[in-house]
Amino acid sequence: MSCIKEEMFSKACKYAINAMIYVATLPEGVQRAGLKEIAQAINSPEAFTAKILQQLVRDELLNSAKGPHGGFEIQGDPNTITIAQIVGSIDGNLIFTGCALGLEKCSEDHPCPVHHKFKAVRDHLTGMMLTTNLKDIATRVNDGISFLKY
Amino acid sequence: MSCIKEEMFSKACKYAINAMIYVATLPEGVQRAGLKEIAQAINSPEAFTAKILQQLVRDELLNSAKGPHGGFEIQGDPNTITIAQIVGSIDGNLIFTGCALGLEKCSEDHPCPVHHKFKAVRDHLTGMMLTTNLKDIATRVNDGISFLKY
DNA sequence: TTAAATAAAGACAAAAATATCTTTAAATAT
DNA sequence: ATATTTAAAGATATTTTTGTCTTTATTTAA
Ligand code: FES
Ligand code: FES
Repeated sequence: MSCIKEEMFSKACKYAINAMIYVATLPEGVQRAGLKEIAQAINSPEAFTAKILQQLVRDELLNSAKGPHGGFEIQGDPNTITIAQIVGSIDGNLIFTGCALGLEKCSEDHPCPVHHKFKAVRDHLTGMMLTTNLKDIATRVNDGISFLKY
Repeated sequence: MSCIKEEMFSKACKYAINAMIYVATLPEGVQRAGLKEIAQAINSPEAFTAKILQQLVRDELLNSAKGPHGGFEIQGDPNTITIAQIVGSIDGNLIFTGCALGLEKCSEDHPCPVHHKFKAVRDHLTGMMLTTNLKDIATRVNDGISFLKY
């Protein structure tokens, strides 16, 4: 094929996760992060990132404020926000529930040929996303043991 | 967003896996499966499926023959062909090695914020694909315990 | 040797994802 | 009040993926 792709998550979703992490790394309550600052920090296209942030605001994962000193901040407790919520907001929930081979519905009753093998992997992924909270990974970034770009 | 997607594999890849499985379900040596027959069996668009089959032929996972009674057959031993090979042929190997959050390179030295959690899942997926062979899953279809469509 | 059947190849089209640009609305500070 | 700063919204553009159509090449069979 012409394609050299397939990367588990969409770009939009990756930008969303990275953006959320970046905002979560900022000291709480101090000030908001602006679009420009966020896009810079995660190395993403600014205007596209704006669309993604809007979606995260709509889904109440972020708060936003306009005007001088406006920008974005995490809505709620970073300890209780999971990667799963962010992925769900941007890419939807098919990755958690969809059939690997494209059957209309993944089920035990009418399983696709790889269902019995795939389900465990998908559940592993889902579990990982549900149990990974924003606070923990932001801390890792702040501690310099993981990185948002390059 | 406008998108309701994200499904682990591309459509092309799903068609490829399903097509390979279907061809593998046919009694060996008897006769080849034609494009029409394959697309019918896996419920995929014919012309697009043709492109995908061509790629699988190029990558020596299938043999093809033109003319009357032509068509496609598995090249080599279905016991030794893995899902990983099929996915690699169509979607490339980024799903096995790429960074979840889009860093240029996944590495322990410069890990992204979810590397430590994601790597295990990715390795689980990779291991599953490497150890799942075509023969086994085709047998399940032949035994009526799994399904190629709907 | 011709006709029919089939895949291969290439051009084209449509849809979706990604990305940008422009205008509008809201908040702040002067 | 006005100007400035910022996000929101909407229009548009580009790229990639998915899908189709037409032509060509090859094989078989009559
Ligand atoms: S039916 Fe395909 S993964 Fe469950
Ligand atoms: S660096 Fe991101 S998954 Fe390894």
